[in-house]
Amino acid sequence: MGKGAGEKQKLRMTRQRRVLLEVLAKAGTHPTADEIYRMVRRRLPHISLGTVYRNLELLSEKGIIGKLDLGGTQRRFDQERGLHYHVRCVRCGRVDDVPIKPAAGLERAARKATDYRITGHRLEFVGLCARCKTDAGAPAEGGPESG
Amino acid sequence: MGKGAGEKQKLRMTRQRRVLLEVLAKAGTHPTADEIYRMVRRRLPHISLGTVYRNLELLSEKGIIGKLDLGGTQRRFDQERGLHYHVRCVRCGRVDDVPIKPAAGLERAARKATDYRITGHRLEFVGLCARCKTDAGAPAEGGPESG
DNA sequence: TTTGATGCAAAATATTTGCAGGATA
DNA sequence: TATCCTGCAAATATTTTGCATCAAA
Repeated sequence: MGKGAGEKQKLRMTRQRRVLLEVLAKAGTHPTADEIYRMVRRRLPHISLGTVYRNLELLSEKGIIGKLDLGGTQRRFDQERGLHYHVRCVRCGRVDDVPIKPAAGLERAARKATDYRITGHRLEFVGLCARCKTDAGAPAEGGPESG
Repeated sequence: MGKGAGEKQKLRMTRQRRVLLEVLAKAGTHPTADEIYRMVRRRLPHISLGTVYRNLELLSEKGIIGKLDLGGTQRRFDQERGLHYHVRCVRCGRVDDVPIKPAAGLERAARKATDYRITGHRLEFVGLCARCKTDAGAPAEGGPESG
């Protein structure tokens, strides 16, 4: 365990890593590790969940992909596109981007209000997605990824 | 399972529920379910983790306590005090409040930018806490709760 | 070759649940 | 007394790891 971050280590572009990145790029969404595993497996039937987790973690540490630690029980990942905000449907769990520009003033305000050395922030909106706000009342079953 | 939120159900003020609320109020922090379990157990040695989880979930659904789904693997809880922001130390996992006033404009902007029916938002700052920004370089072991 | 990466399966974490007995209103 | 709750333990859900083998550079 342990070890500080920022270790000097070479990354090899293995087949599983390449496919994982392609899948994430093509998805354009914010899939969970398990969803990514299933998508990658269509092309690499023998890849293991462990490999997916290992790569997701490693690639996000390197800043090559983004990791979302938002509400919900599972971690989600996306292509790295710099700071941007998300919105999560409280009913079906779906997560989308919110195309508004990051508010720089927030961090400035937070710096004055705490003893922390603020290095960033993450903002998540919650609400009902287009489909759920219409369906409201129906079952709700089914996950955020339908296809 | 299932069922929509807002069920009609009476809550009884059991001893474990009372102690749990007192502990959370006195803590003044944002403990994880396990930390709460250990604190409550000092007064109710026989309480079970299951009961703690059940109550934490139930009380947060009722809006009596707040649930934080921020970065990290564990859920955290706090006394309900309305919308407020948090900051999390990336090094030790500690979580504190950020006393700045909520930005109403954020939700307004998000509404225009998505199809969602926005109902709220949560903002988390990340950085190094007072202790860690000084220690930077040392081990880092140990959890956010050292008491 | 060298050394990081993978597959597999077991382990570790975190959270949820079924049930029979217990406590609150 | 009528229900809601609780403790316990087994079940789930997620994520992490040890290791022998494989493959990128």
